[in-house]
Parts: sequence; structure tokens; C-alpha cells
Amino acid sequence: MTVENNAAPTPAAPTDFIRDLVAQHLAEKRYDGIVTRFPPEPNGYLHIGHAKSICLNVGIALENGGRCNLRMDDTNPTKEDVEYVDSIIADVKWLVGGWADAHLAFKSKGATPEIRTINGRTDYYAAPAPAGTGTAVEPFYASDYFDALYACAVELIRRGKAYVCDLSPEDTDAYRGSPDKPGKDSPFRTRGIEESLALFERMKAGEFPNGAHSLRAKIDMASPNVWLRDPLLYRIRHADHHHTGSKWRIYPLYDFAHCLSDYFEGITHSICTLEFVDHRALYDWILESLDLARPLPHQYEFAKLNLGYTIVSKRKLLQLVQEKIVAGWDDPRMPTLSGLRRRGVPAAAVRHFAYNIGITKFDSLTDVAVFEHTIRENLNASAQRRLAVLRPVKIVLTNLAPGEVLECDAVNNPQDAQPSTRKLALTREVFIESDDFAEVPPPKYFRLKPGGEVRLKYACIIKLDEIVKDASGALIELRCTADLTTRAGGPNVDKKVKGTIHWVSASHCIDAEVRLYDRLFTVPEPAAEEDFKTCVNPHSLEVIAAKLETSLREAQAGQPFQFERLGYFTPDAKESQVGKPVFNRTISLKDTWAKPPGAK
RNA sequence: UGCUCGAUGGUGUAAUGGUAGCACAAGCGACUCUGACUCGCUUUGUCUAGGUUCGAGUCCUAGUCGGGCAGCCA
Repeated sequence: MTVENNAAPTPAAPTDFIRDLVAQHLAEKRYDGIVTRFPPEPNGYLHIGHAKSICLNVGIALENGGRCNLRMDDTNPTKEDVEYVDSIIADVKWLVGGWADAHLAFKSKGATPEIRTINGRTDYYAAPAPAGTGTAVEPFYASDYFDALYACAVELIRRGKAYVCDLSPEDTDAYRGSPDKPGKDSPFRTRGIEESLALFERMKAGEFPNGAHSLRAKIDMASPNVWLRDPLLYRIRHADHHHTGSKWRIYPLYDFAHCLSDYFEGITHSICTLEFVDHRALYDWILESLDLARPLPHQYEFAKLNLGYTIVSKRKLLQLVQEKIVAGWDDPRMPTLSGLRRRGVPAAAVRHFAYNIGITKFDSLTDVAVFEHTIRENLNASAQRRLAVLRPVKIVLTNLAPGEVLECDAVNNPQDAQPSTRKLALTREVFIESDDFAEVPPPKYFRLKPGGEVRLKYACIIKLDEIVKDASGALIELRCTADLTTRAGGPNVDKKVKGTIHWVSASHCIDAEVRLYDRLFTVPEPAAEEDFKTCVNPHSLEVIAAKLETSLREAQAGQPFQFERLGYFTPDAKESQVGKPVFNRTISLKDTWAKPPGAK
């Protein structure tokens, strides 16, 4: 069980053109209630771009007292897998948990659409699981509609609006023409209804090899919209399906399955990304061709997320996984929800980000700094502070006796209304960060330098007396004097020095592995490269052996900490154990000083 | 050069015919036992040209530039 952080509320609902439309439709009483859906294909893990869509769809449901169905858009058995189904469920629950759980809808496990008769017409309805009854639930599956979809396809054929075509895939392609040139009618376009019906049934029975026939909508081969040039509705695929097993030998295509799935579920607003704009005419055509009994859903499109220094494409992320450029879909460097979670990014921060970036139809590139800001903002409020030294340099406080232990009170989180404290042990030997010492300090260096003073946070001010090196000139230790009058309760506790640094006692600390993550790509727009893999950041992961204050030994997986002056760190959910923690750096603290001129 | 969608500071977004605002970023300063946080200040914007209007980022026309579309993927 990992510690979840959903403390920060998601900010007030934004407004955007889609929410405006929803409000308008509600005012017009176009629908009884608002139903959206999030329809991932289980062919990869969900990423930060999906989070934008989830927050939009679930957010609209939440704001309007409606629901958002989680639906597997699983019409292509050759690319899909239960591993992905499981990860999608876990990631969506994580993202929505503590925020809008009541509006994320599942169906009863094993349920298939109810078949009803409305005004003499056969109708299919896929109901959500009743709330609070404790029945087992699962996501909606487009594949649960295969029977209903088949019936709709038969109905289309009967109405003369679809036909079985025998053209090969290559010929189908050639007949389609190109955007600026009309296509050509298939010779099978005029085939009789009965013949198409019989052929379609034999396709279903598995009598033909892949590609031998297809079911096509009869629309207009000369349409300027290529998606209206008799698009395929069904293809033959002799493949088993992760959810329906070996039952089907034909599978519907996206355009046919999606609009009808929306209809079966009573979706009102079917929100998708811009690349589907051209498909909207087909979406409407299919639904309008069937004389359906209930109000029809409508499709609205928004621009998907593009994030700086990030790849937001399941296909490309899959390549990183398959080629082992990363350790898996949940590698903390991945922009997947699993990766972000493992990295220590709170779900609330992802949600906040999704709300901050807005919803438009402009294809933009969001600065990754916006995301980093929401992560820091969330963690600053929620993360307990601890002291840790990543790259230790030994200090000997010469005026402390060996074995002497001075207790110090350290604040756990200064952002808390009533900050609590914990005890830290100050001993003769301590470690400080190597960055916090400079033998030849640059200008305005506030940290430890020869003859200089610095405060050990929560302890006292120390003065550097002597730098000890070995014969080769390598640093052995720094010998300092501790001014114990500057400790809490001491007469000079208020003495000011420019620098305060973090430290850990050499005898009261633990050794732990810490993984320092940096951005996975070296360029702002890796997707725009000829080959995005050529700009993978070779320094995106550095594993170090750090010295941590002893209380960190008990850190729970998923629990966020701020290592003071360094950044936010979270025990790795897979490899960290209580007693032997392994920390992932979620994100560094903002550093407005260390940046050398001209550096990144 | 078919169809389609779009264009507001460096980035992202708001303003629904009436004072161009917010966030991030950047810069300066204050505060500080985290060079963090917080606070204050500052820089920078309506693609172009016409038109409608008392008034246009918003409406109209034309242009420019950019995105998407020709999988038996979704």
C-alpha cells in the first residue's frame, strides 16, 4: 500500500469552449443529464496527455452532476492486451481518486447491453453499475457491444447503406483516390442487399481469409472528405481478442464502433482530439442512418497536449520500452501516469496542471515549466522536510568530543499552520554537500569557504579552520569550530550569517540509494526530430549513494519528502523497503542562484 | 494546389461588440536558520489589409502563416 497524496484540492473549474457548449445544451434541455466518456485503447499505458482528457471529461461530469464512463476502445485485437487494461484502470483511479470518484462510471462486471424496445425500435443500452451497491464492477468495453454492433451493421445493409466489398486492401486504397482527387466506386457497391447480408454472415462465421472481404458504408466516393468515401466498417481478422476470446472473426473499425458505443452508453458529449475532426461527418452519418430511438451523442474536438522536452505518443513511448531505452512503462522518467506516480508526482498536481493549461483548438506546445511549477506547488505544501546529503564532504567539528551528541529540533514542514518538529543529532563528524564548500569561492558565494562561517541548519554556526587533503591533493575532511552559543536557546542564536546549509551526522545517518532523474530528452520538441531517439538525454538518470538523516529509514513508498535545499524525493514504489529506502528525485527545488551563465 | 481547423506577450490561456487580464517564464527588490517558499515591482501581446460600428482581439471580406486528413490503427 503506498501513501497517496491527494491533499491539495483541484482548483475551481475552468471555463472553455466545450464547457460553454455543455452549459448551453443544458440550458436548452437537450439532454436529461451530461454523460461523457474516456475511451482509451488498451494498447499502451496512459500518459500526461491522457490526463488532460480525463480531467476534461471527468471534470465536466463532476461539474454537472453527470458521469464519465471509462471505456476500453478495444476493437483491434492484434494490438491490445489485458496488461494495458489493468494499467489503465489503475492509472485512471489514481488520477481521479479523492477528487471525482463518484462521477467516474464503471459497469457491473460481465454486463452486456440491455436489449429494449422503444417505440417499436430495438435499442441497446449499456448502463453504469448502480452506485454504492457493492457489486463488482469493470470498465465499459466496446467489445461488449460486438453483438449489438453486428446487428446495427446488418440493419445498415438492409437499408442499402452498407455493402460487402471484395476489393483487396491495395485496391480499396487505390479506389479511394486522394484528398484532391475523387475516388472511384467499387464494382461491388451495387451488390444486392441479400447477397451482402449472406456474405457478411459468412464473414462473421470465419469462412474467408483476412482481407478477402470488408463491410463498407455506402456514402460518396467523390466526397472531398476522404472519410466519407465508403469507409470500411468491418474487417476480417482471424485473431483472438483479450476480452471476447475466439468468438469473433470480424471486428468493427473505430468509426463504426465508436459512435455507436457512445450511443449505447447514453453519452451526450463525445470529446476527442483534433485529428478526428474529419471523422465527425462519418460519426453523424452512421448514427443518423440507423433511425435510433434515443437522443444522439455529438462529437466535439480539442487540441491534445504537447509538452516541452516530452514525448506524448503511445506509439513512441512503446518504442522506448521495447528498445529498453527506459526500464518500462512505469520508469520514473516516462511521462506515463504510472511513471509520474512512481516518480512521486501527486495526482493532485497532475489534475491541477490539466486545469491550468486550458482547453482550446490551438495546437500548442506547453512549457514543461508549467507542469514543474504545479508539482513543486503541491509538494511544497505537503512534503515533510528532511536533511539528506547527496554528495558528502566530511566535516570534523574539532570542539566536539568524539561520541558527544547534541540534540537539535528540526521543523517538519514550515508550511504547516502548527509545524511539528523532530530531533536531529549533531556530532563531531558530519557530512555536508560538496556543492556547499568551495576552496576558491565564486563571487557572492554564501556557503562554506576558507575562514568563512556558515550555519548548519537547525544546529549552529560553524567556522572553517583547516582543509585537510591527502598526498594527491584529494579532499579528506574540513576541520571546523562549532559556535555552540548560536544553538537554539543559546545567547547568540539570532546571529546572522549569509549561508545556511544542510547536513547529516556521520554517526547518525543511513546510507541509501538515491536516483536523480532529469528530463528524458535534450530538445524542447523531440517529436519534431527526424528520429526522436537520437535526442534521448544520456544523463536522465544518475544513481548515487547518499547519506540520509536516520528518520528516513522508515519512509513509506509513495510518501513525498523535501530534502531541504535539494528537492522533492519519494521512496520508489517498486524497490524501496521500509528499513532500506530507495529514493527517486521527483523534482529539484527551484535554484535561482547556481545557474552558471549560459547553462541550460 | 481538395477538405478542414486554427492564429492574443517568450510560453500557455482569458476577455462572448465596451478599460487586453491571469498563470508560467524572465528581470529587479524585500524577507529568509531552505539562494526554497512568500511578498512587491518591471519587461513583453491581439498575424496582415480592408470593411461594418459611436466603439472590433471579438463581426464581415480578402490575404498570410500554421496544424490535421488519403490504415482493413485508434
